[in-house]
Amino acid sequence: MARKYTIDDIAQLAGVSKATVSRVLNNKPDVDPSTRARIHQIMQEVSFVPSITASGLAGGRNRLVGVLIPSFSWSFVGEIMRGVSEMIGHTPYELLVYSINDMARDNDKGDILDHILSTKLPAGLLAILPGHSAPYVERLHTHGFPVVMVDDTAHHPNMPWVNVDSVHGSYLAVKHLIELGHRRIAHIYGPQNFICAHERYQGYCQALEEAGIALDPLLVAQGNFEYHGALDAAHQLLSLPAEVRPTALFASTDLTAYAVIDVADSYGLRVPGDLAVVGFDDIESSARIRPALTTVRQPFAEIGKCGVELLLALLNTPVQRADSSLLALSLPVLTPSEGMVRPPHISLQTTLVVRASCGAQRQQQSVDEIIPSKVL
Amino acid sequence: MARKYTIDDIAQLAGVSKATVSRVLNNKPDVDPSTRARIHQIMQEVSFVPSITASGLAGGRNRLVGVLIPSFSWSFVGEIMRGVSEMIGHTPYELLVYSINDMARDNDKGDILDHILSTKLPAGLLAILPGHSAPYVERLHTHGFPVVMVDDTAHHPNMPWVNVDSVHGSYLAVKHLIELGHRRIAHIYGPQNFICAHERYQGYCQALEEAGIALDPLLVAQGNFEYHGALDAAHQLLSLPAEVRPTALFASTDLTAYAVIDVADSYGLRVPGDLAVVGFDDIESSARIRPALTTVRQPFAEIGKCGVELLLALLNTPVQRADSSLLALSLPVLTPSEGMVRPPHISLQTTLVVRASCGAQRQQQSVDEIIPSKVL
DNA sequence: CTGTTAGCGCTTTCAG
DNA sequence: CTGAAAGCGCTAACAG
Repeated sequence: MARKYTIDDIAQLAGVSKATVSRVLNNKPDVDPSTRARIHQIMQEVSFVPSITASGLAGGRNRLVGVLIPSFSWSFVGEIMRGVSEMIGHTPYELLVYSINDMARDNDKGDILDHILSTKLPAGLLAILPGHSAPYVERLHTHGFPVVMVDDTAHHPNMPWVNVDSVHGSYLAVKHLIELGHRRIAHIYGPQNFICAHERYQGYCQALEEAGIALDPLLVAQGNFEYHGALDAAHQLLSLPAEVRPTALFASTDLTAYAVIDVADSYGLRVPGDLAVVGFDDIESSARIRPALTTVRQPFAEIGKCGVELLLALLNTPVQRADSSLLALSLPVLTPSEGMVRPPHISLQTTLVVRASCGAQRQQQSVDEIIPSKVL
Repeated sequence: MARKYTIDDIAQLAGVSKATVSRVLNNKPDVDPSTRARIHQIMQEVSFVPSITASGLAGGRNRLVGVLIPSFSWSFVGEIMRGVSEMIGHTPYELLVYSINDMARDNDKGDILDHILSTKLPAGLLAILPGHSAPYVERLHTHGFPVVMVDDTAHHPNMPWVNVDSVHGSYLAVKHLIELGHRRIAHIYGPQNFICAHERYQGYCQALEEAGIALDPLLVAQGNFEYHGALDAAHQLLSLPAEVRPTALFASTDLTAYAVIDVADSYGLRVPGDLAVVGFDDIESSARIRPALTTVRQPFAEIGKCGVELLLALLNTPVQRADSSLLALSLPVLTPSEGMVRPPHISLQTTLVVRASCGAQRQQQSVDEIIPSKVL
């Protein structure tokens, strides 16, 4: 409250030059320990808060990190953001949010990225986008702007990213169904422009192949990760003659699984009795619906945290310039340094959460035991 | 891309002083129209992007708006943010997000607000918080920092806010149940620290009173707006002897209603047959659950948009200083001005969305007609 | 290790 | 209506 102190005030109070104050502020090594302590003290006493704006102007880099997100409406975005904001809370950075308009034409993505690049307001960017937008994001990286792709990444070797191992998660889910005795296992695909849609399909194929089950094209249908986009696919699969109808289904998202369960119900098929269903994501409501959904849990908050960690590591390190990228191709993008602990590519593990919808649990489910679920 | 142009570059290209360029940039009136046009032209051609940082430093006010949110995990926050970010997209402002740590002790709110006040990074703040946090927020306002309370407001006459008319929405919901013939209508209350919990209760009481139905304390139980926090309350209400057991229930949120439906199921009570249920919020899944939930829809995105509008109006207007607040008490907080269209207090209407859970619809519901729902 | 000197890019008086 | 000059609060070379 009181008044707003500036670096000059602190310098005066401490009897040093403002350059020195600036040095302790930025943890430069070349400061006498006792001086440093005294300055820290004084800053504490008057509860000095440096101006982000001024340091940004002078230093050419603001203590802001940007996060580019698709629609706030997608619940997983909120989960990732929870991790992001919690992590940011432990740093001196503030959080700037850029969101792609819900009805954005495709090249709005380019526009907003251009905007970010031209304002250079944030020091770096976390981009949560469908994988096929990677080229846009890569432009930033090429221009030397620190950026980390998050969630649905193209595994681009040249750009830092954080994702989950969707292939393995899906593999585990389908393998679980196979172990439950199913042979006719269907899959509802996600939209083609998401890398992870392919990855989930790939995990599905892999599990089938390992079990020596031939892939049946009749059992694969196209969804779009959302509830309504899966209804047609579900109808298509469940209307098959009983002899060829799937006895189990691996959905590319939980929402897709919800649609399957509802459609199954409309066909008089019981889940899991007549159809075992497994989803992917483990969004909040999946533990609550009936039957509770067996699904592959993504560590959304952790994804966000890792993204921030990675980005901040990048910011403490001289950013890889476009000019020297040829060299970087074969080397790690980052040289090891104090701030740099993790490698520039992080792939997180998923876990299979077994609940009622896959039929693995025999016992009756009661309201009070909705939450406990076995985590493999 | 190319290089980054500065005001000086533009000034040089246009053959004027940078002061003039700055004037057109900020839409000051005192500029020769032709000069203004020429400068606009040039800025266009080189796609000049002024530095937010520099103008912030020089002008003392950054073109950033802050939004303070409780947990990203609450889905309604995402909806509000959707409106906020869409609105912000139409302005030259950027969006800064402050989020209260999930496991925040209560006075962290004070801390983060202090932080915002002392950094003065954003030009103004939209505060989405439980109503009982109003005093913290009011401190900002008292210090002359533009702030708008959003969603759960204390109706503080002295501070700008945006909310929905929860009382009336609840009244409509309960009235609808009464019109359906119910007399024993229960209510599950929200947490005491939310103003809107009281408002919803108030609307409930009002509808009962109007119908000449005596309020029965046995039929009111305490929840906390969340699913798990409502299970006990639901048990309490539904375990009543059949003669006194409620035939209908107005839940303070949709999540609360979900819990009621599940508990009813565990008692062998059919919804809506044995128990009509109405929620409040209309979150995304409420149209999808079975039975589809009759509920009071809050215009979340619109709340966000109005909040931004109001805040921006405040920013174009000399902010009410603490010193002159005595005068302001009896007058509108804002003097009318170009940027100021809406009054500083906005209360939005809710709508009752009638679906299956209240028993008003007789027809069988099929998967394909999950979405269509009657909006009163 | 520390002080001095220039600015970062823009806004803002204050004179014209 | 317009230009000149003086910073906003901080960082970043340089010299010492």
